[in-house]
Amino acid sequence: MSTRARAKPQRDRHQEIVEAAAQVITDRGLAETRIQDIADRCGVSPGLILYYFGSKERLLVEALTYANDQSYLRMSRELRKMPAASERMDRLIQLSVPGLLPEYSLLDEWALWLEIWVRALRDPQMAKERENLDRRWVQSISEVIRYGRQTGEFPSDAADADDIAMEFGAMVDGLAIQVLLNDTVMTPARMHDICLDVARRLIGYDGTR
Amino acid sequence: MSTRARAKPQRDRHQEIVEAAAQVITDRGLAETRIQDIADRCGVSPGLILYYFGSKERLLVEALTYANDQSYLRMSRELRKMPAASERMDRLIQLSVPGLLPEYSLLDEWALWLEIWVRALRDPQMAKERENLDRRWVQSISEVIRYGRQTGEFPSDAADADDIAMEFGAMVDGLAIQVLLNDTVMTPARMHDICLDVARRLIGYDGTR
DNA sequence: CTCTCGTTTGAACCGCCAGTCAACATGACC
DNA sequence: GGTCATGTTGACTGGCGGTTCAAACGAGAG
Repeated sequence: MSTRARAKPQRDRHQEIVEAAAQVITDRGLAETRIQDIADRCGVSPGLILYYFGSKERLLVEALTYANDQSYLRMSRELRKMPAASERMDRLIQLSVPGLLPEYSLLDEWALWLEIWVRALRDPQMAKERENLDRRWVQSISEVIRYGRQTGEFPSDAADADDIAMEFGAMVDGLAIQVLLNDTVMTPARMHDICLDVARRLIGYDGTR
Repeated sequence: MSTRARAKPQRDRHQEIVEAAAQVITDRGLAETRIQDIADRCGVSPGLILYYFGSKERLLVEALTYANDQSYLRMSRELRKMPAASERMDRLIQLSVPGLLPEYSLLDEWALWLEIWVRALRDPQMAKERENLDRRWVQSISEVIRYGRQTGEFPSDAADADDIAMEFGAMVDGLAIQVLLNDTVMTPARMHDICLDVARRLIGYDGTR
């Protein structure tokens, strides 16, 4: 009974609140997010939010990184199941295009990236966190490349996998912004084509999805 | 004396205020920008701001597009003076890298892009404006490419100039974000190298700056 | 000089919202 | 049942900041 401690919470309030916060931020934007909204979303009083997080700031930062974590882990798990590197690459590209797959709300995830970036502009802690989060995504790309080279699916004569991943990741970011913001020229389909094309050129595989 | 009208303003208040607003947004971020700050910046009372713009919203939107206009026009004028297409391309790339040239505060300009993007997420008017602004920049790139092909500096066998410009522009956006946010790996110098490298590959010129 | 009209001010208004707090609820443990 | 710790509430407040407004200002016209 020493380690009995507090084993009460059938419901993890902390997580509930973070999730609710992420949803509200997605809906209304970071700037328009009020504590009251978050409280409403998980059927709780505003006071409780502060009880758990002390300040709005702390909650928002945690919510942003939490949401990104979730997306990353989901993709990571999914990719690991796929046997072929080209399959992984195809899927990774699909998942990078906002609005391409209707079943996922990728728009939301990209919108949160934007919020993270703006906040990182003036919040050093967020800037550091942003870099960590970004590094992970880029690493996913380079891992797929290396995996494909190991299995012989991709040619090994091309440039360093990390360099390719960084360049490819940057292009994905830039394209995703336009798609996300409803650019009339840069549609999801077009972004998808460009990504496949560039991937082919950089990595030398025959993505065909 | 009919058209005499109001020829009073030695100082164009409207423009003064817009410029002050752009500076404040750059300094403090869109979310933290108060009317009082803008009023202070141009030594005027808060009431006058509302007298000219009716609401904070209208001023902020105008300030964002105004600042972008200025940067674009400055670059546009500068490029037009250069005789060689490769020179233009080199300069265009230099001007795209946040913090590469100390004399320009390119960091500021990129920071304003971020603010524009976030606002465009939920403000259709801003989304439309964003697209116009972006289109201009991409067009600058494709114009340089076409110019180089005309003068024979660049090979003409490569892909469509507009497609290349769009792809290149997207990559610049993605890279610039990382540089702007003080990424430890993606430094200005590195971004510059990557840009030159990709431009060489896509356009087929020998940028050497 | 005076009238007028566009400009400018500064105070006042007002709604909003993060954060505080005292009270209440719940359940574990004795 | 009683006690204590942890959760939870909802009313309150304090300040902030956008907006309004009546008054003042000042330059040009008559």
